[in-house]
Amino acid sequence: MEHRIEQIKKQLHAHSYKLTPQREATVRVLLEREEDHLSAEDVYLLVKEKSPEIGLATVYRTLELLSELKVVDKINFGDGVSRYDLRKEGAKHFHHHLVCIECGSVEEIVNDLLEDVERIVQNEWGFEVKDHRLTFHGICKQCQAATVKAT
Amino acid sequence: MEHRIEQIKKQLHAHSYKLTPQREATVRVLLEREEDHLSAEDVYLLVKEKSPEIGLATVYRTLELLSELKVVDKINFGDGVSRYDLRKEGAKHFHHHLVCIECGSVEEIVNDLLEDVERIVQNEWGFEVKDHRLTFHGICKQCQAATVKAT
DNA sequence: TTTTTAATTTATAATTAATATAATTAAAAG
DNA sequence: CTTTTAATTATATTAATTATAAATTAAAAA
Ligand SMILES: [Zn+2]
Ligand SMILES: [Zn+2]
Ligand SMILES: [Zn+2]
Ligand SMILES: [Zn+2]
Repeated sequence: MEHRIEQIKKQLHAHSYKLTPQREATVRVLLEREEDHLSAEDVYLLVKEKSPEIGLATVYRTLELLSELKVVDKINFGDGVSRYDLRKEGAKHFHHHLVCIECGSVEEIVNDLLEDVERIVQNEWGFEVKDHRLTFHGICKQCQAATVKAT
Repeated sequence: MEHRIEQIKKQLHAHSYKLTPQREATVRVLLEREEDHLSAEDVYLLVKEKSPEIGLATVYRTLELLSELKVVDKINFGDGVSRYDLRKEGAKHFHHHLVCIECGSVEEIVNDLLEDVERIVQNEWGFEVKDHRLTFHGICKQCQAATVKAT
């Protein structure tokens, strides 16, 4: 935890941004809830618990800043809100997601499954891939089991 | 064109929805601009040219309905708006996108490049894939050429 | 064809997410 | 310590989307 904060602090400084207490509080929330996919509002409410004086606009600006630094990735699962997802330590690419259309759960796939596909896109379409977004929509394990039981 | 409208009419009736003139006008715009990625507002303005009496809310509702019927796919490229993309005739899955981070262009890949990946997701994660969203972010051919020339 | 009915549209109003503004505060530099 | 710059707050505003209620209409039934 402290180690990653230190690391993010360095990244901020490298771009001559400061690690203010508000920014640190925001990063801590993201680290604590690494598995989740929080909206700006969600983050705001969680940060407020520990730093009640923070403003919503600051959280928005901080998340925007962290996106710019590739510390978080901004993603949209089709409900109206943007969600902010901490990039896994050292990952070059954004991880993938499995969204269940029954229960709404979101599972993560950390393995990069797109290396072959990216090679094809590069070679056959001449497109230089820098990053990707891959989300599967379907039925999660739990909901599959529930369906079988119900029949 | 007429053929696809007829087809969509049948799909609507199958769910006991009507094909109103407003809906037909909306579908025609989507068919005419099949390659584009229009926002609801974009669609509204284009429909208005031919049917000036239509309301924005109707366009929103129609697009929502067409999404539900899988005639269009709703997608978000990270700017604040949802875009509506006509599904290719007969396609089981949503096609892929190449978004250029330099010029903002959006190219389409109609081939399904994810069959192997979906097999892996199914077998190793036990997730039953129904659909997917795949977008690559990178540098398009034109911008690559421009960069080389500039150096 | 006329009637009937449920679906749909219109013309608002209301929500909600996100961004902009200006005054204030905190931090860094000299 | 004083000056300068960056960041935050509190508020207002914008922009996308959704909700509401009254009026209209497509399509099924008579
Ligand atoms: Zn994630
Ligand atoms: Zn599920
Ligand atoms: Zn380009
Ligand atoms: Zn497309």
